[in-house]
Amino acid sequence: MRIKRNHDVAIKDRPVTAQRRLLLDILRKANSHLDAKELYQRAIERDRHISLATVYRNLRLFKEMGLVDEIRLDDVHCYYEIKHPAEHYHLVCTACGQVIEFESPLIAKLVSEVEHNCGFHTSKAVLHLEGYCNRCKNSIG
Amino acid sequence: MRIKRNHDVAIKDRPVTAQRRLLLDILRKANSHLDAKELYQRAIERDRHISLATVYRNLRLFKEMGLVDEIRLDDVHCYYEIKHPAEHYHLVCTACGQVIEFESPLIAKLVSEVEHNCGFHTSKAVLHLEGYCNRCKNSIG
DNA sequence: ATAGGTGCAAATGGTTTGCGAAAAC
DNA sequence: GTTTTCGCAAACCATTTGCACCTAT
Repeated sequence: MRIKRNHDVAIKDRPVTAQRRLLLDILRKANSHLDAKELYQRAIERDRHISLATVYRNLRLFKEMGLVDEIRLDDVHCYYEIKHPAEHYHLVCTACGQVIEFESPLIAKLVSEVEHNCGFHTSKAVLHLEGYCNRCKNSIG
Repeated sequence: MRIKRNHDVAIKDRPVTAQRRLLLDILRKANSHLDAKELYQRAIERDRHISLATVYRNLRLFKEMGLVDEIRLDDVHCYYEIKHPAEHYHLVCTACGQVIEFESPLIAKLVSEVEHNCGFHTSKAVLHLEGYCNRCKNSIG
């Protein structure tokens, strides 16, 4: 592979393979959060021979490089998304499965309060709310 | 089994078995959060024949009955604790593994802010902070 | 008596890994 | 030419399940 694309620079000090370019492209264009299998299924439409192992290996790599965020929204599997410049968290509708992003200055406030009270140094906050989105709340009851 | 103990009442509408009594007793006396395997290992010291399947089945039952809380503090497995009267969340030290409980009125504030802004109805908040506890922060750097 | 629980071993399902072939550098 | 990745199949590990037997009610 010769031609450099937008996100090739993102993969620094590592070989730029067609598979990596493909996976990053799918993640970039996805406006939702994908799990490994979903990513794999979208990938295989463009590259018949890509393997699930490659998807997992590269998701791990992307995560280690800080390119993608890994979020565990349920007990079953992880979801991946291109790292946003702005920190955000998620609402998960347990009725329709919709995932909504949100952010709030209260989170930073909470973290610094806890750090102050407990002498704890926070490197990562795991946070999401489960419940019913506006639509499901009204229709299901 | 005939003799009723403290927590037998907790298991309502379900047979009170020796295994259930044992598991609840271990969970009660544990001052830390146990995963299924740890619980199983403590249980097998008192009942040589208890099986891991029974541990999992009853943890699920206890969870459904609202007797225990299931928390996923890492990607590998879940931890279980007897349900506290007071809502609380956890700090996880990624250096020493220590788990510290905390609570803050900011969490309720955050939830109601999000509900107001997004029209979301929250049934459960998943929250924990990862980082370094006071000791590790100072000793490791 | 009978509904429900238990132990065992096998299955499940997401994720990881060993290995020889292939591609990137 | 050397280093890294890939595809495949097998391994892994937490959790679940089918089944024959046992226990609480």
